[in-house]
Amino acid sequence: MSGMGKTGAARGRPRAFDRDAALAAATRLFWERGFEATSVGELTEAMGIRPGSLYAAFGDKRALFEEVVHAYRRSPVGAFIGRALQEEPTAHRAFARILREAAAVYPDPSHPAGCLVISAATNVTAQDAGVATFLRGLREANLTAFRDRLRTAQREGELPSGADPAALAGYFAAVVQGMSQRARDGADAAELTAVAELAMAVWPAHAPDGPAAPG
Amino acid sequence: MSGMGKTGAARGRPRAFDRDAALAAATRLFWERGFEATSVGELTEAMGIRPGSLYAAFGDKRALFEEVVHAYRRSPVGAFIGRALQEEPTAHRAFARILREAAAVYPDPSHPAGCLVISAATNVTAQDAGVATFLRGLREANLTAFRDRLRTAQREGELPSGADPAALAGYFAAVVQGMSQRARDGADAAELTAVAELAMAVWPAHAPDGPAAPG
DNA sequence: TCCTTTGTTGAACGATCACTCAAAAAATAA
DNA sequence: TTATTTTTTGAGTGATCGTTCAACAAAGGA
Repeated sequence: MSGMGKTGAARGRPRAFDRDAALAAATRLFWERGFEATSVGELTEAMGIRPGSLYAAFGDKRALFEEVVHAYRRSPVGAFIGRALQEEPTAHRAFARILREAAAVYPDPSHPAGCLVISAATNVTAQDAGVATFLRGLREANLTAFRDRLRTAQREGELPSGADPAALAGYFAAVVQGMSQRARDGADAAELTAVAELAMAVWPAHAPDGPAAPG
Repeated sequence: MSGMGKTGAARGRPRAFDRDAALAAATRLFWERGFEATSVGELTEAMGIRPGSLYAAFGDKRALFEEVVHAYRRSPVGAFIGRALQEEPTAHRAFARILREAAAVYPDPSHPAGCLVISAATNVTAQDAGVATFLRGLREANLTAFRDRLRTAQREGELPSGADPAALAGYFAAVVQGMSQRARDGADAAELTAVAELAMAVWPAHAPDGPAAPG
């Protein structure tokens, strides 16, 4: 083991910029404008580096974007849905929390409005269709997670047997995506919170013991 | 009045292409990809004309897009919301019809999925921010129309006094925009119809005469 | 010290972008 | 026929796109 150096020993010239800070700057730009509407010229300026450094550190524009997305999904804004599904004991609490947190986080002025996964690749050239497909896959995974959670809730008796978990999943997915869009259009937390509270009103109630009284 | 010719008499060389058909081809492209992701090269190819003809007939890319949007708003797909608000006697019927028609029309395979006004300018360069603002204004007008209709309904007693017309308007706007997004992601009419039916469940009921019985 | 490795720099690459223009063509008016 | 008006054509405008590369710089290893 003669050549075993220190673990942290860098071999060549050290990087002159903070990789995480550069990634954060790129995230902000992609989040605000989307993949194709963000040029590498704007990226290098915002990241404070020259094109060569960007390509050496991140590969190319597409690889940088995918790394941005993966980092975003581990961030509070990008992970709150999965966290709510995992942490809340009931489906009702999970979806109520998802909608309320979306209402608070999507219009938060400390970062670009809305959800990056929902809005960063909606208008895309034919040659960059892969980027749109990539994000669509993530949205599809969210929809599946919604449906799975609701099916579990139905199996466990939280949801009445008459409820339709797949339909509810599609509904909540549409509401969340709509809230992201509304946030990008300038809707504030108060308005989106009202939307969230209204949206939860569709939650299916268990049928009462006796037949419903006619109006 | 010696020089008064026939009304329909064309003075110079007649246009060699069908202007409406060319506009329809441009609509389809802008609808599918959005404003910036559609190049004038793709436009001229789809329209079957050369760049000079496009610029002579429509001005420039931006003017062509705005003409596309105005034509779209007069088409069945672009006008169903306004039509429902005008034609239905009650707000409840109007919004139920809006959601059901959105569920049918957004995924209709005879044209690109979703709503052009909602999705054609979400990712946009700084220099084309005006296009995004233009469409955002149309969406804002829709939201205002929703709110006005719901306020009227409340004034006329259709909506209970405890209801919040502005919140409901934001809710329906978010649901419609979410349904458009879901259609672009491949959701079919059946799934979106289920979303529409669920979404109408938030409609406020008048309070019963006596106090509500606790669960 | 010299070698190897990695990063930075600034100037470029070809491709595509939206757009223009002079010349030719096709119609009416005189 | 000749003149006028409008459209079409095909080549070409400068700008910007994402990307590359040779030269130089800064670190560790021998």
